[in-house]
Amino acid sequence: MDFTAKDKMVAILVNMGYPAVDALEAVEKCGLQAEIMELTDYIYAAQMEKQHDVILQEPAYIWPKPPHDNLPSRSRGKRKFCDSRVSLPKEMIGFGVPGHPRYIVERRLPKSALGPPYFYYENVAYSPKGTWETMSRFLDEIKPEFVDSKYFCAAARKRGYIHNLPILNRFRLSPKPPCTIQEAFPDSKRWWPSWDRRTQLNCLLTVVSGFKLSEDIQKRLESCPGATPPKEVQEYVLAKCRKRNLIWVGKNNVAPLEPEEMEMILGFPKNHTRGGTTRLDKFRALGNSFQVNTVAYHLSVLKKEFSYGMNVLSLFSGIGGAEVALHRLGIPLNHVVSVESSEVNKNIFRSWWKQTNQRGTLIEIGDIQHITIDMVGQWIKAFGGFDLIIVGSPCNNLAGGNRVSRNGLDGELSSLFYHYYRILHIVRDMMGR
DNA sequence: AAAAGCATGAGATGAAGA
DNA sequence: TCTTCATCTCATGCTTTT
Repeated sequence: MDFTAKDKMVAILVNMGYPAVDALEAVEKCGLQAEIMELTDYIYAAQMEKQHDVILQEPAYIWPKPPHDNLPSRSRGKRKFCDSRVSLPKEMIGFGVPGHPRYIVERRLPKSALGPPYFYYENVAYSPKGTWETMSRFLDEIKPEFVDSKYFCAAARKRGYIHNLPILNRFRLSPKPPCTIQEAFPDSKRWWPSWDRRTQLNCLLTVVSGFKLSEDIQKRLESCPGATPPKEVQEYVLAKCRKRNLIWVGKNNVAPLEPEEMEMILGFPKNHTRGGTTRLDKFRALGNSFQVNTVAYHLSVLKKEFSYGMNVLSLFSGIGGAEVALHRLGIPLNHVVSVESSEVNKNIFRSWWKQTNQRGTLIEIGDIQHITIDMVGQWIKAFGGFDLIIVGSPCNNLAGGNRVSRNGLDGELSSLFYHYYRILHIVRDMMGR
């Protein structure tokens, strides 16, 4: 290499005001044939890139080390399935539901998953492929417990739960809520046609159908001669009723559920969502909520240990399904940190907190992304630690009803799951885990 | 400006059968 | 093992009304 030529070019660049290190790098990368202009461009681009790297590396959060990305283990021979694939059971009864007991001899939890704190995570069962595998991977490889709330109330609600709770000696809330449409809506019996054999409703969603569909159905039925409509009409009406979760409220007249009826089915107190909200807000809040009886059944195992109360970190609290469940179990809420971004939901929850005369302290946080290590440290210092972290992270990008942005766990809202992972590890670290 | 009304399938799964 | 068929889903975004 011609050292003289190289030194000369570096010297020119240094004279132009560029750092010697950058000048040397530029000459070496671009070669001796390069023009001065080309070299200065290179240095400029390299400097910008470095700056960019610095900006990117600035840690907005300190993320815990992600779990090892297990490759699917393939068996020898023709078997193509991988062992890590989560399969959804046909009957979603998890570790057992009332009436369908199923005895688990042993449930193995990895050491890293053992409490305290206990954690309880929930999301929709029918998520895009691979979603539950990823969630499990981030949550100590615990396999989700899939449970359909149709065993606890009059509507289906297929959800997966990843938790480290004990599962023996669960008990359910009393009184037992109505588990069939007929029990839940006795008044509808007199309008219910014999050819509609539904006994339970489908999943309660965040939107309900409008008046137009009911009108259309009524017209079709009334244009039929005779007592019972022909098969085609029956099937058409039934399909609509199933899809839009309609019940019979008059002669040939179907209607969607009212917010108060959804509250009842989901196990909330009457008028829980009353406080100053629009109809749309109520449907959205309820459609996104826990089914209280189901969650309470799982949390019931904590009653003995925490009969004097517990400290709860509640992420994505919504309208407070978790807190309502604990309250109805008779577990006092000593300290609750509730993270919820919707003002409407916060109002509903605060209103419940006052109405039930809670004596514990409530700390409200709007955005989970604003939670820092220092904040968690202050909470733990103030009241000792958390006994339970309870989370139902956004399902918007996972739910089957989303036709626009069902793009999985990395979607805009559903990716907030990773903040739960982040915070869970902060809490564990601070509690000496 | 806010609330309500309304149209918009894909994707996954399981059952049944070829 | 491969089709078909039936079923169901914590929703979004545009339009209309209040």
